[in-house]
Amino acid sequence: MPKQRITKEMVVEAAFELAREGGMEQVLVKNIAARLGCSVQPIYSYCSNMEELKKDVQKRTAWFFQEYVAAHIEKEDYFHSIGKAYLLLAKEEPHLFEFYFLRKRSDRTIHSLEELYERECSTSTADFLAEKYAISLEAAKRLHLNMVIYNTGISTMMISSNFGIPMEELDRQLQSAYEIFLQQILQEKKQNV
Amino acid sequence: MPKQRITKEMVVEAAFELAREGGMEQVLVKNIAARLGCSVQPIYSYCSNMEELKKDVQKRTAWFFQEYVAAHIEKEDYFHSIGKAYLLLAKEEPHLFEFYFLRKRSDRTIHSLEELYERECSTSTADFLAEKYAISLEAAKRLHLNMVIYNTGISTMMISSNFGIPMEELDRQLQSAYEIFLQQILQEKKQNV
DNA sequence: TCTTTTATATAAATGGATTATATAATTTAG
DNA sequence: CTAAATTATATAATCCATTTATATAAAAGA
Repeated sequence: MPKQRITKEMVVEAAFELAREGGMEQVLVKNIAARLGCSVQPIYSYCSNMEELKKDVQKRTAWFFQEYVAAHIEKEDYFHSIGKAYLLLAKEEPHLFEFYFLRKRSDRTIHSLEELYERECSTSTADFLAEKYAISLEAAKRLHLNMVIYNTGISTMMISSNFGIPMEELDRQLQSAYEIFLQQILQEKKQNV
Repeated sequence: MPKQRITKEMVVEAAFELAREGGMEQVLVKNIAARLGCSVQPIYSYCSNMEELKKDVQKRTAWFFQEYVAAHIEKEDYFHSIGKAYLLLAKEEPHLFEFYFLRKRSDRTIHSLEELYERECSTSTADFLAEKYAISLEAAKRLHLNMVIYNTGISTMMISSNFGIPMEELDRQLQSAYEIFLQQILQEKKQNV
C-alpha cells in the first residue's frame, strides 16, 4: 500500500486550525481535505465522524488554553495574571474561547461541584492560595471554585455579548470579585480563631 | 388565493416546541412542516431562513424564562426564589436552559457591563434590593450584577456538566455566593458612614 | 514475482436547506 | 357575474455537506 501520508494528529490539527481561524462552522471535511491536500477518505479512516472530530478539537483547545495560561502565570500576581491571560485569549482567539468555555466538561456526566473542581482545576492553585493567605486547603478550594465560577460567568457573557466589552472593564470586575471572595475567607478565618 | 392557514407565530411556536422537546438540533424544516401539517413553503415565506428562525426561537425562550421566573418570585425570599426558579427550569427544561444561557444577548455587540445590565436586568430588582437593605441604587446594581454573573457561571457549568450536579448543591452554592456579595456591600456601607 | 494488504482517491448515496415551478383558491377589475 | 391577477400552499428540483461504496496503486510478504 502507499505509505501513510496522513495521521489522525494531522487531521485534528488541521481541524483545530480551521476552528481557530473561522469558528467550528469552518470544520468541514472538504476544508480539512483541502488543507491537508488529500481526499476525504483519510479523514474518515482516522475519525469516525465529524461529531467525534469536533470533540477532539475541543480537547485540543482545552490543552492549548492550559498551556497558554500556565505560561502566563506570575507567582507574585497569581490570580490576576490568570485572569489577564484569559482576557487576552478572549481577544486574540475569540473562536477558541467560545469552545473552551461552552464545551462539555467531560464525556460523562459530572455529579457534584467537587467532581467538577477535581476535573477542571489543578490542586496546585489551591495549595498556593492556602499557603499565601495561611488558610486551610478546604477554604482555598472554596475560594478557587468561586473564582472559577465567576470567571465562567464573565466569559459566557463576553461570548454572548459578541466580545464587545473592553478587557479593562472585565479585568476590574474579575479583580473586584476576587477581593470580595478573599475578604470573606479572611474574615471567616479571623472569626474562627 | 387560499386563505392563510399558517402564520409566522405558528411557525415559531412549532419550532420552539421542537427545540423544547429535543434541543435545537430537532429544529428542521421537515419537522416543523410535519408538526404544522403543511409543506416547507409556508415556513420559508414567513422566515427568511433557519438561522433567523432559530434566533426567533431564542427570543421566544428568553420570554418564556422571564415569564416563568417572574411568576415564581416570592417577595420575602426574593433572590433565593429567583435562583430556585432557574434551577427548577434547568431540571424541567434542560434544552431551553441551554439556549437561554448560551444565547447571544443581542443582535448587536454590547460594549460595557452597564449596557449588558440595562439590557438583561429589569431595574425593579435593584430598586427592591436598595430599599430592603437601605443601600444606594448603585450598590444594589453592583450586587445584582454580581449575582447575575455568578448565576451565569453556575448555569454554564451545569449545562456543560450534563445537568448531573444536584439542585440542592447548586442552590447552596448560589446562596452562599449571594451572602458573600451582600456582606461586602453592607460592610462597605458601614465604613462609609 | 505474484498475491495480499491497505492508504488514498474517485464516485455515489443520503439528508437537510433552499429555490423554482405548479396549482388552486380568493380578490378584484371590468 | 365573470375573467384576470394575486398569492398561500404544494410539489419538485437544486445545492451543499456528510457519509459510504468502489476503485486504484503502492508497499509488504510469500
